[in-house]
Parts: sequence; C-alpha cells; structure tokens
Amino acid sequence: MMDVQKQKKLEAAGWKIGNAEDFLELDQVESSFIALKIALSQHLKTRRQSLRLTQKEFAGMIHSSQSRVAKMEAGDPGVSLDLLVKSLLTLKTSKEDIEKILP
Amino acid sequence: MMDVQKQKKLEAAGWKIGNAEDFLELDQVESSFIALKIALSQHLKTRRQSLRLTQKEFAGMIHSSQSRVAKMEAGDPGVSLDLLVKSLLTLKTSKEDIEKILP
DNA sequence: TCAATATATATCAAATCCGACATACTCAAC
DNA sequence: GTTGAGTATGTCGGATTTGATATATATTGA
Repeated sequence: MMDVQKQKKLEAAGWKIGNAEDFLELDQVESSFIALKIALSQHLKTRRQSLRLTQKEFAGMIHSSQSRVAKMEAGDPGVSLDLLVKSLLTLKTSKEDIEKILP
Repeated sequence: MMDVQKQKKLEAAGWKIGNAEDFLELDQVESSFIALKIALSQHLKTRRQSLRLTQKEFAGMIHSSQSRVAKMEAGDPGVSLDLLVKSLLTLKTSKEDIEKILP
C-alpha cells in the first residue's frame, strides 16, 4: 500500500504526502463546507423574499416550521445541507443559479 | 395573505396555485434530490478509483469507515448529502467538476 | 403609539445519520 | 481451489438533525 504511483496521484490532487497534518486538510474541508452552506442559505433567503413568501408560508411548502426556516437562513450550523438543497429545489432554483451560487 | 401579486410570483417560479396537490411537487423535489445524490456518489467512486485509493484508505482520510464509504458509493439512502459533499471536497473536486456532475 | 405581522432564539422528544464492527461476497494471483 | 485484498451488507448504540412549540424581538402600517 501507498506505492509511488499512488503518492503521485494524490499529490496531483493537491495532497502533500507524509508531511502535512491531515487535521489541517480537515479544517480546509470544513471551512469550505461552511462557506458553501452560508452561500446557499443566503441565496435561499433572497429567493424566498423575491417570491414574497413569509418564512411561515415557505415552511408549509417544505413541510417544516417557521423556526427551522429562520435557522436555515441564519446559517445555523445545526441545519443540514440536505434540508438546504431540498429547500432550494422546492423554490425551483435552476442548475444555472446553483452554479452561480457556488463559492 | 396569498394576494394576486404573490400568486404571479409563484406561478413564474413554476408553481400552480390552488390546483396542484403539493405532494406531487414534493415527489418532484424528492426525485430530483435523489438523482443529485446518485450523481455525486457515482462521481465520488470514479474519483476515488482514479486516485487508486481503496475504500478503507479513503475512509481514513475522511475519518469514517470502509462500510460507510461503500454505502456512499452505492447511493444508500441513509447517507446524507453533507457526507457526500465533504467527501468530494476532501478529494478536492473542483467547482467546475461539480458543475459538470449536476444532473 | 400601538397592534398586527414577521422573524429570531431556545428547548425538546422523535427521527435520522453516524462510525464501528462483524461478516459475506467478489475476484485476481498463485 | 486457496488465499488475501477489496468491496458489500446488516446491525447497533450514540450523536446529530428534525419538526414542533413557546416565547422574545424586530418590522410594518395605521
């Protein structure tokens, strides 16, 4: 395991083999992930408002509650990406829109 | 609530007001969501293989287990979008790649 | 100012997702 | 056909996320 060819593949993908602590990479993944969720939540709020829906009305559309919608839009860490994406799909956010959102 | 202006906004977004059962829309969201997860899981498998990583090795990189990686790649419904996206970020999947993946 | 409406925040039990483990299946290499 | 590495599948207790509820804090319009 971990032969030279594999090392080269991973290095090509941006990994430093053997000399970088992986928790640093984890932090990188974690912060990218948080940035993604924030971007999606901001777009969600903007889109809901442009449709002139209240949080309560939108909550009904996704069979959730007003408080959870508020948490979504606030970027609350206790909200899953699943719920955010399902919400955007419910508001028929287009693939093109999503591509513009990605940080 | 539900004034004419709001109806027009929702209709512009693809919603039929008052005559479509919302569970039909939910099914649409749900199936789109599943399609998205499947697409991501397939890409994850392809990318891991191209890096010549075993499921066990990759599991170590994301501090998870071989069985969970197998479930991710199999499109198991009990795997969250969060875990899938974090996995792709760990493998440094680019924004451009993600845009190509989106169904 | 003052209601009414909208949004934010806190809490909770139930549902879902997690890593871990055990074990079974697949398939090369020998 | 045996062995061993890689992958798939099932289960489980613990952790996280859920919708719901209550309540506090804006925000809006008369």
